[in-house]
Amino acid sequence: MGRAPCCDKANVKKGPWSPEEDEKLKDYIQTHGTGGNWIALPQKAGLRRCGKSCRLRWLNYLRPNIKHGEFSDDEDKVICALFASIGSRWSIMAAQLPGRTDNDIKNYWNTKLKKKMMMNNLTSIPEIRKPTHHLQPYNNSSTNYSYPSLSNFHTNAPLSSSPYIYSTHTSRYHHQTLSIPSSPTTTAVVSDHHNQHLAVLQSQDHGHLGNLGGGVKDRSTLVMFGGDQPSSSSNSDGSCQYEYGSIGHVYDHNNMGNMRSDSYKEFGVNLFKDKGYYGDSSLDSSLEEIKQLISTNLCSSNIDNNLNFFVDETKEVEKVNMYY
DNA sequence: AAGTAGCCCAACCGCGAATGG
DNA sequence: CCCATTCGCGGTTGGGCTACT
Repeated sequence: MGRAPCCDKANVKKGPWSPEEDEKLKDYIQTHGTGGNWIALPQKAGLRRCGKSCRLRWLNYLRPNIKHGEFSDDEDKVICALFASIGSRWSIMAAQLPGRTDNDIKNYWNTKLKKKMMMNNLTSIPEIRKPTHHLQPYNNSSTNYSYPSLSNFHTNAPLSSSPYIYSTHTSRYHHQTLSIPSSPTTTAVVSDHHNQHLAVLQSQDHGHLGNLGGGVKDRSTLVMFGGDQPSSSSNSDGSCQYEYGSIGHVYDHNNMGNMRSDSYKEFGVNLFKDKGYYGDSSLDSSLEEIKQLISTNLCSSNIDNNLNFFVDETKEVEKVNMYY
């Protein structure tokens, strides 16, 4: 048995709202308020919509003082700082940005700001640890793709553990073997010889590298490491070595062209997992990294002034009751 | 001009929390 | 305290629009 539906799906309209529906909802709420019951509201307002849908439409679009359009630099900073502090608590962020909705902020973060942060910060990230072994430049003449040489490999693992990264290759695949010291959470930042960020790799524990799989979401994947079941072996010093077998790749975004999903398959990577994606996004898997970057690189500066408000989460924002 | 890929955002979904009987 | 209902949130999806080839 699944969860009971919140409304009669068969008699409820879905999809984009028409101007007429907007008008009805707006009129009704401005006259009667929500009555504290969104489920009953659509019927009263003469709308064939789910209550949740009405609520969303009102909160995200119709209510007064909604601000649409570009986010300002100040808003960017607030969002970044809040993200570093509280993570993806969009509603709390929205409460700190008058006129902005949680949905807006979430969309903005996911489509623009996250990438912006990655680009701005990862190219200038101070070395957490000294770069270690360099990857060999690699050009695979058997394919049309060339691979970048990786010149930086940062990790938060203990320096004394001497992490290293090296590459080998076969006629077709670019193998990556990482040796990551035993550590509860290890983060590795890999960048190419232009200091362009390629991936942030994280291991939750030295036995599992689930977060290492995947590439950048959309279809311009930069880096693809790992398969479903990377092999690993523990070393006597407690470090752990992972080998991504035959399905570890580094793609050069600039040289690979528009490589679509078919091409990925050809490379033997199981990209279409349960959700139809190419596994985890390297951006997605690095949210903690972004948070760390933001807090170390930004929070010490001018945005601190803007942030007296969010620290006490228990006060969680006077919930905007001004909108009925 | 047509087809394809990427971006963006409104809307949906499902879960946990809150509330009330 | 329990259970049913509703709310609110965060993650995800789908489709329209634009840019590119």
